[in-house]
Amino acid sequence: MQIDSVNIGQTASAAVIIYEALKKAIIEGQLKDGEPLRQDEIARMFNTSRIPVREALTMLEQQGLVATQRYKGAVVAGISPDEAAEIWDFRALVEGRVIEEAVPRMTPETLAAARAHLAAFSEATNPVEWGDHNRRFHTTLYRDSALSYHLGIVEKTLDRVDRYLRAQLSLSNGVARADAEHEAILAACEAGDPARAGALTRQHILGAKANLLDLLRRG
Amino acid sequence: MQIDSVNIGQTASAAVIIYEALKKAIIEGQLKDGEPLRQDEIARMFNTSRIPVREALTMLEQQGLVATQRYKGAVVAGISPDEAAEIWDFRALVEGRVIEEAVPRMTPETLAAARAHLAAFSEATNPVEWGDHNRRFHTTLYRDSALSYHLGIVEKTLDRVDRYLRAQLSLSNGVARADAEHEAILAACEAGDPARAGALTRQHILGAKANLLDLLRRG
DNA sequence: TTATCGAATATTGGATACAATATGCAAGAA
DNA sequence: TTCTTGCATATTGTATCCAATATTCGATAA
Repeated sequence: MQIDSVNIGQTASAAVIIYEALKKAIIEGQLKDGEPLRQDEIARMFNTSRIPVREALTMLEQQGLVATQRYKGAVVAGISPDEAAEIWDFRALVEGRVIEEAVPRMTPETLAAARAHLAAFSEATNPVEWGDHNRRFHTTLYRDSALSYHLGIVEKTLDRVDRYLRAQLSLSNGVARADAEHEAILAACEAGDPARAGALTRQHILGAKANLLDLLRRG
Repeated sequence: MQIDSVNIGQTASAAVIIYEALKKAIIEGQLKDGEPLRQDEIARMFNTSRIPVREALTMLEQQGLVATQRYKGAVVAGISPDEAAEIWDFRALVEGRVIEEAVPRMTPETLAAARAHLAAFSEATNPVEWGDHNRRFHTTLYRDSALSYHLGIVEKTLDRVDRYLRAQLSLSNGVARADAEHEAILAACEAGDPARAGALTRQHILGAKANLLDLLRRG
């Protein structure tokens, strides 16, 4: 048959739609740390019953994006400076390794896509855009590693700290510095030097960690 | 007040009880790969409605232990040889790093506990016991790293591959070899040598990977 | 006043009922 | 026969309703 078909079995259920919307709102910081998520209120917003809302909250809890107490409900889960520090260390470890695997397999299309995100990043003017292009730049470079388990963990980890990443970028000269470091990482990828790409990625993440901790501890 | 209190707010909901029971059954291999998990059947087994069963299945899906298709239901999620290989690489990366952080902080109590698991491991006589003591031996050694995010990821990863780990141990001389390697790792910890403990842990995991891949590829 | 108790309200957890979809099977057409 | 089609059944997704618990707020007593 010659029909553009969509696999209806994989269309989203109400629970998944709600999950993705809430996740986006949390990640983008529209819902603040500690803010309660009332089932009834969310159900009304999406014009459903509370059942799919509860499933969505269950998913978010598994991802560590909300914290739930029995009979008390769910709140947006924040992150302590210690946790943040540890997560940045974890990122350096895993993302450094992933990019090392990716560089030897990297296609010209991937490099072009990364360069486009890099350009968009430096032209962006607000935190959400910075965060978005920053993240896409990095994950694009990881893609060709074809390490699906690693990539899944990286995405979940980034979801968890996206808000704080954006805050760090918004610091004075956060964007300028990231921009320069991105350029160096991309150059290493283009040069086909996995070790250098890995080392620069680790440095980039650990530098951001120091920057962020400064921010978190002061305010 | 001087009363032994339990925080009732943290007692398990029906969904959590069902989740843990199903997780245990999947991890221990009582539920085979691809086996369908019928909501109705599970609900009858636990004498509840399907609502908490669905929450439990949602949690398991987030952990990657079951795969769900809309209107078709959930099945126990297996793992391909490629995925297994990648997950063992991931384990080597993360667990190697974690033990390096743990060794300088390791207490005598931890070392004693690890040694007890090691003894129990070599005396065990069936796959479930091997798997159990093996896992506890390793996670005990990781504990003092106090890297809670890393540890959470490690536990989830181990949950995901526990079945295959056990299969690998059950291979001819799998236990004997693991036993010798565990002894060496523990010795490095007792000697307070993080780099050696890390290197041995990585070797241990990557050796098991080769062993397992052989098993998976042959059938 | 201030602390404590209790009822009223709000909110979550779970059961039941209904709707949407998948699956299996029988009947008919090629 | 073998393939298709439509119906009956099975299963999942969601709505509605009830139960269990938390929270708020006013009344009362010290």
